[in-house]
Amino acid sequence: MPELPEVETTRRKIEPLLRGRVIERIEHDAPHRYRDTHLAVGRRVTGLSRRGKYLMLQLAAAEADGEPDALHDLELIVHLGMTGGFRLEAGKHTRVTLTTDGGTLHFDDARRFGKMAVVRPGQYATMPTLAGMGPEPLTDDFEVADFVARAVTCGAVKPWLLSQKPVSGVGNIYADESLWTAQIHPAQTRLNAEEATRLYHAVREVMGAAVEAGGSTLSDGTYAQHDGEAGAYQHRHHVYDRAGKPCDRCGTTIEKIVLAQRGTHFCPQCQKVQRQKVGAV
DNA sequence: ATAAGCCCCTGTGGGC
DNA sequence: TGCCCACAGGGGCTTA
Repeated sequence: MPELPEVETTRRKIEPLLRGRVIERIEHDAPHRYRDTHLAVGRRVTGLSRRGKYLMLQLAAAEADGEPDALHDLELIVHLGMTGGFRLEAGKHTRVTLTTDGGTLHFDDARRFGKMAVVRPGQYATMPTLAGMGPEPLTDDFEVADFVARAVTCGAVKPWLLSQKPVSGVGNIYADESLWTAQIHPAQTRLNAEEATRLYHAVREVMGAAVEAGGSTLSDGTYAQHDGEAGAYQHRHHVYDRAGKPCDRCGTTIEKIVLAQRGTHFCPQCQKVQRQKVGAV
C-alpha cells in the first residue's frame, strides 16, 4: 500500500497498537533489508510519524514511560515497498515479526521491496530518497511558487513527480490521477506557470481526498489494512486501471502507455502535450 | 548534477 | 492444462 495516502492510513491504524509500547523482539532473517533492528529492542515507541511514503517510529529509553516530550534517541524507519503491510496474523509472506508488551504485529511483504532501518533521528544518509524528500503535499511547506518555479525546467512531468523531490508521497496511481485532474499529459516537459499551478492544486486535492478515503485498495484486497479494512479511493480513480474505458470528463477512451518503466494512464483528449512557445510573452 | 536504465524480488494473469 | 512472458502502487545504484 505504498503511496502517501495508504502509508498515512497505515500509520493512523497501527499507532494505537504501538504507541507507548516497549519493543521486546524484532525477528527476521534478512539483516541487509531490516538493518540494525536489534537496536530497537527494549525501547519504547513514543510516537509514529510519516515523511512521504516512509513511516517512522520514534523510540526512547523504556523508562521514558510514554511521556510525550521524552527524548527519543532512535527511529525505526519502515518503507512498505510495493507489497508491504502489517498484519495481525502471520502468513506465507511474513518477513518481520514485531513483538511488544502489548502484542505482535507481522510485516508482510510478498515482493520483499520493503525496508526497515534503525537510525539516529534524522540520520538518513543511507536512504537518499528520504534524505532529499520534497515537501509534504498537505502542509504549508508545499508552496505553489516554489513548485511552479521548479516545474518550468522539469523533464517529463510524471517521472519528475515520482522522484519525490518536487513533492513527497506521490506514486504511480496518484501521479496519473493528479495529471488527469490538471489536464496535463504525463510526458510533457517544462510546464508553464498556469499548468504547474493547476498541477499543484490537483496534487493537493487528489492526495487530500485519498487520505480522507483511507487510500486505495485493489479489487483483490491486497492492500487492505491490518484489520482487513479497505480504502475507498479506488472507486474514485478516473484513469488508473481504466484503460479502454471512457474518460469521466469527455468520454474519450482512456489509454495506457509505458513511461519511465511504469504503466501510465491518461485521456488522450483532455491531456494533450503542450509545446511551450519559445519567447512567448 | 540530473536523467535514463537496470536491478532487486515474488506472484499473478493473460495469451498461446 | 501448462508454460512463458509481461506486468505489478518503489527506490537505489550505475552509467552517460
